[in-house]
Amino acid sequence: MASNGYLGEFEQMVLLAIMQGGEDANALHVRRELEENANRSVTKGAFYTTLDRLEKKKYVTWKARVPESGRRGLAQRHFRVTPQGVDELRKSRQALLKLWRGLEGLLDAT
Amino acid sequence: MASNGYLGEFEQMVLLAIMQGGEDANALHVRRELEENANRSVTKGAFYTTLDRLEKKKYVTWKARVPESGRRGLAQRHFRVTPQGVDELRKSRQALLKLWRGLEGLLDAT
DNA sequence: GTAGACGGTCGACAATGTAGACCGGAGATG
DNA sequence: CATCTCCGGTCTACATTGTCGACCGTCTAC
Repeated sequence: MASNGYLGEFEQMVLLAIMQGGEDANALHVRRELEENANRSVTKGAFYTTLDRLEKKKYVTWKARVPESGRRGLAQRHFRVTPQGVDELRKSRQALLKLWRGLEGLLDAT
Repeated sequence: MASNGYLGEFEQMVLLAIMQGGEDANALHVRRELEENANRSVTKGAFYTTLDRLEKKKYVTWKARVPESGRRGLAQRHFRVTPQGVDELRKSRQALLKLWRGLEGLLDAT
């Protein structure tokens, strides 16, 4: 069971990409964010599967929004990270910052 | 296939913990490092399984070392992260640093 | 209309995360 | 010495994550 709640590597990136998008975090934004920052191609399958699992864990919520212009009648999911999600993100970040301590020289970009 | 080479969440932490230990990265060091920095209990099974997989991917190597004092005759594995391993670590780090950009306020420790 | 894009859903399978049972050697103790 | 216990390590098995590709429907551009 995911009793511990640790975020997987990809889950973490998805959550962060959503936050980067702010209120308008729709699929396009998020996927673009991931591809640009993580150099990572994201297929729809991988993307939505992960989102659904994050939703089940209460780390993200979403609401359907019907765009006024274009695509009328076709709802889109707009995502948002829950406070619990942010909390997990914070924990992961703290752990990594600690583990990186002292290794910056080796780990900085070339 | 792990053709992409992304590091899993735990794999990453293990690699970092080894680097933190320097030359003397033995099981005890590494596990202690993980438990302290990541608030995470690490069972032997989880630990060694991960190490073996990292070895298969050429991200770590190890040599047996026979301690002079105590436990004579009982070799211990001493781990070291390979350049390729360091490289992967660097990539993950770069990605996270980018994705965290602008969110520090929300993600800093409470 | 009709071919792309694009948002989204599903089902399946590979890789990673995690536990627990086991084995053997070393040090302590009676 | 008998044996108890701690510890590094190995192995098997199973839960959770990561990743794809096939499908569907709705637009937009030809």
